Formats: sequence, structure tokens, C-alpha cells
Amino acid sequence: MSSSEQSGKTAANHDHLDANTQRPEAAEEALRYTPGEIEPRWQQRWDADPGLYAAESHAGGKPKFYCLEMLPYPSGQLHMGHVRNYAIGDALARFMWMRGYNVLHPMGWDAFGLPAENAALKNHRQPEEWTLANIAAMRVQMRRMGLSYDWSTEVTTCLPEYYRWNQWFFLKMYEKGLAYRKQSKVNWCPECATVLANEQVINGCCWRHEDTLVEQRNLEQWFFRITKYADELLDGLDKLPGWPDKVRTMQRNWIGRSEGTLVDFEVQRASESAGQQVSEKQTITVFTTRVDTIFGATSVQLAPEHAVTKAFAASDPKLAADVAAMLEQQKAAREAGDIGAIEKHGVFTGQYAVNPFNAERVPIWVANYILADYGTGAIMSVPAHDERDFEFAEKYGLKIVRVIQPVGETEDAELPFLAEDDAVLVESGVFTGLGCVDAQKKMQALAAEKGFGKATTTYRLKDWGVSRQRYWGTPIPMVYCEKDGIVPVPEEQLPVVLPKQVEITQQGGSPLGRVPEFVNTTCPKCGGPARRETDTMDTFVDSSWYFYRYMDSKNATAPFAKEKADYWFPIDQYIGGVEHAILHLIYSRYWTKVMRDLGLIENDEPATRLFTQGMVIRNGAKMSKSKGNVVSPDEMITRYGADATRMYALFAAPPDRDLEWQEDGVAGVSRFLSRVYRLTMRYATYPPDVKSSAPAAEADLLRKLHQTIAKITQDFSGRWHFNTCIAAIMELANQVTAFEQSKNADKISSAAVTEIFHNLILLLAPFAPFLAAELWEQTGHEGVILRTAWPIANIELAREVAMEIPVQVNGKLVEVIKFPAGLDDLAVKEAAKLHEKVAARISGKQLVKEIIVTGKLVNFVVK
RNA sequence: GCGGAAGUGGCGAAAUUGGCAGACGCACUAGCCUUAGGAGCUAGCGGAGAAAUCCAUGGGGGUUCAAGUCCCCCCUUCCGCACCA
Repeated sequence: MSSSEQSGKTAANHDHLDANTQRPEAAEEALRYTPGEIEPRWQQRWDADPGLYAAESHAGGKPKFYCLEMLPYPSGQLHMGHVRNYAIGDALARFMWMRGYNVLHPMGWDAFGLPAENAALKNHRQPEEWTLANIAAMRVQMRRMGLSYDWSTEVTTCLPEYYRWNQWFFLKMYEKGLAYRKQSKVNWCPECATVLANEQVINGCCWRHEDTLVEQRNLEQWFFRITKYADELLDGLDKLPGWPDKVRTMQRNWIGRSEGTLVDFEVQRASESAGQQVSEKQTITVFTTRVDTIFGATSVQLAPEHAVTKAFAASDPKLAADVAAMLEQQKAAREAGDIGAIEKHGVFTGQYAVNPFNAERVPIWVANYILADYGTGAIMSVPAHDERDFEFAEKYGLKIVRVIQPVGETEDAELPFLAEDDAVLVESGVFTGLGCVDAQKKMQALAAEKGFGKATTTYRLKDWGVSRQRYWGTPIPMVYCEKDGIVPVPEEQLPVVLPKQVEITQQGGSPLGRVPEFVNTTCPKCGGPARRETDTMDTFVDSSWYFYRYMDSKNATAPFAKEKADYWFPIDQYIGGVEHAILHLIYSRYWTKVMRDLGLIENDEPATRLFTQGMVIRNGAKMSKSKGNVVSPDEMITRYGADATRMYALFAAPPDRDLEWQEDGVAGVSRFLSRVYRLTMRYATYPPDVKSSAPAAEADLLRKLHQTIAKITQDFSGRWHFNTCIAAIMELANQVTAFEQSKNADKISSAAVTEIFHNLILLLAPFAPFLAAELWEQTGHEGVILRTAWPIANIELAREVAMEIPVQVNGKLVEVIKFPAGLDDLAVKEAAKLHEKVAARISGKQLVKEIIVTGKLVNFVVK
């Protein structure tokens, strides 16, 4: 190494070594790896340099990389899932920095939400105080981990300087008709004492309380019109190849677009057919995706909640009782958690409807498997061509009429026959003989022409209910005036500040309703007395756009400056848990589209690439307090150091797979770092002018080095198998150690020593930043390792000089033979044939075939 | 039920394209060293066998000179959706 690299601590250690020549073990002792000393020292230095992880201005025009990890809820404690998430993101951010990119790597807090209120109830602490204390504690943990966040951009969603922009967006969306208020049936969690969005209801239960059944309540609520973007949200998924298929599929299913037809069936009341006149005319509109099967419709099925069901029940006590029993049974099944297992059953209403396509009279039934809130809550039942309808018809002896046949088949298809596109219609009046697809179009045209139906598209996605009857969230910036009705708070009056010191209870509606100073206000329009909206916003509003705020987090006049967004967006890599595949990730995509249409940004999607890491499990189950298998990151860091902890999180499994946490494994990584430390420190004092006397061994080492550089560099650009990257670094270190112990150590050239250790430290930098920084300095390097160029593999040095060719006979391995690299196939083959073991296997037999894969393998096939 | 992912030593895993199955690490065994450390070093470590060799990637078939990898059938686990008409 050059003399300039032997300054500072290196020299001191050198002296120490010399002074202890009689006691080499003491010298080794002095080279003990002490993360407990190294890491806090570096953390202090990094903390003292606020610009260290700061991105450069967007105006510089440098290639950018926006690396984002999902912001945590400030529960007060990092868990291993966080550690893994951030270890992945941090390795990538550091790598991109070293590749010369302008990196934005921010962190923030999803700080509103119910746990703070629950903590307030339990501990009599105000939610704000509790939340801010948790944030402070978790920020310390993150710094301890050595994560490369630019804290100057930190975003905390519960602070007025952030949530005022939630309110601002709300007003803009109100202006555009994207935020609206309506009376509707909503999901109510009795445990949370608030309304939930559809996305927050899982198997009929609250997403926070898995055993608590969600109730349906009729309330007036604020909604965001996410359905306006349903098509774009769906179609946009095809333009996101950097997102996992799994997430895209889940979103596709959630949006649940289905193309179909609405068809009106006129009700023919029993009394009517008996010749009496009934004044009102009733129509049942059914939704079907297979209007081509309508000639096979042998009944109409209504949801028990359907308006026509209610109308019939009003004059039919027996039916009313049956329907009530049906609803009761559904409720019971939902409570028992086996709504899916419930048996299909129905009741005949005694009424008939007319199929407008063939004027046939079909019975109207009420059935428990018809969903009130999908389509129109009514269907036409075609038993011949639908499994459920078939089952139902068999059970109740309803007619089964075949109207579709597979094309080119002479025999009848087995029923129910679920027609594919290449089937044709039979027994379908003028449509007989048409293909299914063709028939659908022609039938839709006829229905539209005659006015008894039309083509339509339905979605499973519903508008996003955002009102929450809770305290700890963004106040909705609306007032209610007796004279002027709903009046938005003027923009210049923002933020509507959440009052402090509010009494939290879980009864009696929104806590803010009990704060007169908050509720009572004046109407912005007429100046008269008015009441503020006392509901707060769903916290998913906060997390739908937080990543835009990072790049301009102090902006007091706008959510962010457009030119910054133009430069930084879309996010290049978003990393987080798959549990957000629907909720957060669909809302974020929606919000981006709204912002685009408000002219705030140019991008259509928030993130180009999304990565969902696997869970951290222990003893076969996800780490959780209830399972008692939680390992605290703090404890790991105290015991083994942050480097070992985060490196283990990357080493134990590829990042997309679940990771089994084994503490012995962390100890193993710690031992490896310890070996690297001692190894590097021994060579830190290597004399500067040694010439190589073992060129072949030296070339072996340099080959391994450059192969390792190539492997890791390539992996970062896509595969992200950091477990094998770290294994490769271990192999490199092992090879250097083996070389040293082969007593050749004094024969390696100074230049090679410099090259090996210089690059070894750089390779380690994304995974073990503390140790890398320490060794970088100890080996006499100046400057920040993060700003040092990532090494470039030398292809010449990486090239193999020998090839080890497995030689098989009849596909079974006989021998591995070493040849000089590049030896031609014929020579390899002939030499292999002469090899003792191989010869023994093929002699006296007929050589049928010789297979040679250049540089890979030789196989002799004999008989 | 439908859809997706996975199944490889005692354990976490590796094997980018069909080409030496088990890299790297943990645990374990034996030995060395010692200022006795959650340390270091050496060797071993899929199974059977004294060995030659044989057997082994959830199970069963198949394609191929060659299969963890491709095709067909089945089993198990995890995840998502779950009457979506």
C-alpha cells in the first residue's frame, strides 16, 4: 500500500504489533472486532454530518434514483420485519450512491391512527405525546442501524404542516366532484368504534380486529370517487412490469371489472295473471355476463335485501318470514366465520317475471347466494350453463334448458356446460346458430333497440369511504351551515388544526364532537353560526401521497414544487410488505392519478418498480407478540452489532422469501465480520514495495476478487439475491485466509494486497456500512466510502485459466478432469478418453455417441 | 372450490440457460491452541457400504446422451380470492 495509506490508526496498530512480537496472541487480541465500540463511534460521526445522505438538487440534472421503503407506523419499537425491509433498501441506496446516482432515500412516520388513541385510553397519555415519543425512540433505533436516511426530509403525518395538505387535497377533490357526501350502508367496527373502508374489511371482519365482525350501518359519510379511475387503475397494471405479478393480480381482482348486460324482466304479479289490474308496474333488472344464455333462463333470483323482495314480502307474511330467516342465517354464518360454507337455498315468491327475449314466464325466487351489493342484486338463473344455478335447479326441481353446444360435437355436452367462446347457440330463437361472442353483441344491440336492456360494466371496487369517527386523524375541512349547507373551509384558513387535550372515549361518536371550541364556528359563506365536520380522515389518506412530500418537505405554500416531482418521479424502487398490495398501493395509485389531473405532476403511476419482501418468521410462524416468538432488533444489535444483524437479514434467505430468524446465524455473520476485520487489519500494515513471488496464487486471488465484483454488481441490477452476494464475499475472504495460511503470504505483491482489500471493503459497504467505514479509514483511505466509486470488474483478471470438465459415461459422473481454459473440444474429448477411470468404463464397449458441451461437460454413451 | 408460490442434508439455503446436486452459513463430531473466549485454528459432516460402488432434490410416470430444472398425474404447506352471476 502507498505510504499515504499508512497514516493514522494503521501506524498506531503497527507499533502495537511490534511491541508485542513475543506475544502474538496479545496482538490478535488487539485486533478484536468490537462492533459495540466501532458502531456508536461512526454513528456519532454520521449524525454530525447532516449532508451525508442528502440528495443533490433536482436542478443539477444528474441521473436520479428514488429509493423508498414504506414508512412505518410509530408503534415505539422496530421489529424484524422493519429491519429486513430497511436492510434491503439501504443496501440498494448505498449501492446506487456508489454507482454515482443522485439518490433520494427518505424516511417518515405514518403517525395518525387508532393505536395512539387506544394507548391514550390505557395509559392516560395524549395521542400526540405518545406518538411523538415513539417516533423519537424509533428514530434512535434507525440511526443505530446505520440506515442512510436523509433526516432533513423527514415527514410526520400527524403534524399540521403535513396534514394541512391532506385537507388541501380534500378541497381540490371536493371542487372536482371527487370528494362527496352520501348516505350509505357502511362497515362499522364496534371495536374501533368507527367506519371502515371496504378495503379494511377482511372476511367480514375488521382488519385490526380479526375476530370482530363488521356491522352494516346506514350513515352519511364522505367518499372519494375512486371508481372514476377504475378502468385506468386496472389497465395501468399492464404497464407496470416492475411490479410483482401477485400484487397486480390482487389489484385486478379487487377492481373486479366485468363486462356484461343489464336486462329488464317485467314482473307479472299473480293477481295480474288472474285477470285483475295492478296499478304499479314492477321491473327486475338482472346483470349477466352471459346474455347469450338467456334463452336458457328458467328463473329469476333475487337477493334477500332486494327492493322487489321487500315489496313482495310486504304483502306476503310467509315470504317475509322466510326472507327474515334467510338473513338471520346469513348473519349467524358470518358470525361463525363460515359464510363460504353456507348451503344454497331459496324460496319461491309465488310471482313470475317475463323474459323479454322469448316472452317466457319464469318464476321469481329469493336465494341466499345472491349478493345484494354486486351487479343489481338480481340474476337470471341459467342452470344448464352455470354451476351454481345448476345446483340450485337440481335441488328445487327447476327446469334446465340447454341453449349452448360445443361447436362440431354431435353428442350433447354434459351439464352444466360452461360454454367457452367457441360454442354455438341452440334453441335460442333468431339467435340459434350464432357463436357465443357474436350472440352477446347482437342480443345487446336488440335489447338497447327495444329498450329492455343494455351493455354495461360493473366493478367490485366501490368508492373509498374516508370518514372516521375517531380523534387522531386529519380533520375534514368542511363546515355545515344551516343556511348554506355544506361549505368547504377556504384554502387560506387551512390547516384546520386538530385540537389538543381532547377526552378520548370509545362511545358517543366522534370525540371532536365533544369539543365545542372546535365544533362551533362561523360559516365561511354567510358568517353565521355553523358546525365543523367532526369526523377525521382515514389514515390511508396520509400514506397515499407522503412520498411526494419528502422531496419538498418544508414547502409552506404547496404540497411540493412541481419541478421537483418532474425530476424525482416516479419512484425508481419501492420496497415493502405484500400486506399493502391492495389498500395502500391502490390508494397511492389513485392519488397519483388525481394529482396528475390536478396538474401537479406528470407521472401516471407512483412507482416504476415495487418489491415485496418476505415475512420474518421464527419457529415456523410470523413473529408476533401473541405467538411470543418476537426477537427485538435492539437486543440483536447490542449482542452482535447492527452490521451483523442487518447482514444476517440479507444473508439468511433471498429477500422475496420468508426468512427464518435463527440467532446462531447472526452469531455466524458476526464471526465472519470479525474474520474480515482481523484479516484486513493484518494486511493494513503490509509493506509498500513487496514484489510477487507467487504469481499464479496471486492471479487466483485477483480472479476470485473480480469474479465477486462482477457477481455482486450484476445481482444488484435485478436479481437481488443478496444471500449469495454475501456468500460470495465470504468465499473471497476464505480464499484470502487460506492463501495466507499456506505460508505464501509474504509473497503476494503490495499492489495485489491493495487491490484486494480496497475492493473487499467497497463490496462490504452496502451490507455492513459501519465495518466498511471503519476499515476504509483503518486502511488509510480518505473520504466517505459512500461517495467512492463502486468497483468495476476486470474481465481479463476474472477469466478462468483452467477448466474443470466433468466427464460422464452414460450420463454418470466418472471423473472431473482439469484442462487449460480454451482447449478445443476434440483435444478435451481425446484426453478424457485416455483417462484411466474413463477408459476402464468404455473399453470393450461400443461407443454410441460422444457429447461435448464446450467448457462444460463431456459425456460418452456406450453400449 | 378457484388462483398463485413453494416442497432439496439435522437447520437456513445454493445450483441466472437442461450439463459435477448440496456453494455459503448454522448445528454437530474429532483434534490443536489458549491469558478459558458467545474466541481462534485444522479436519470431517446427505444416506448405505470395509471398499469399489450404489441410492438420493415431496410421490409416481414421461421426454432426453443428460432432469432439482421441461411435460403429465398425485400429495403436502403457505398466501391470496372465496357464492362477483
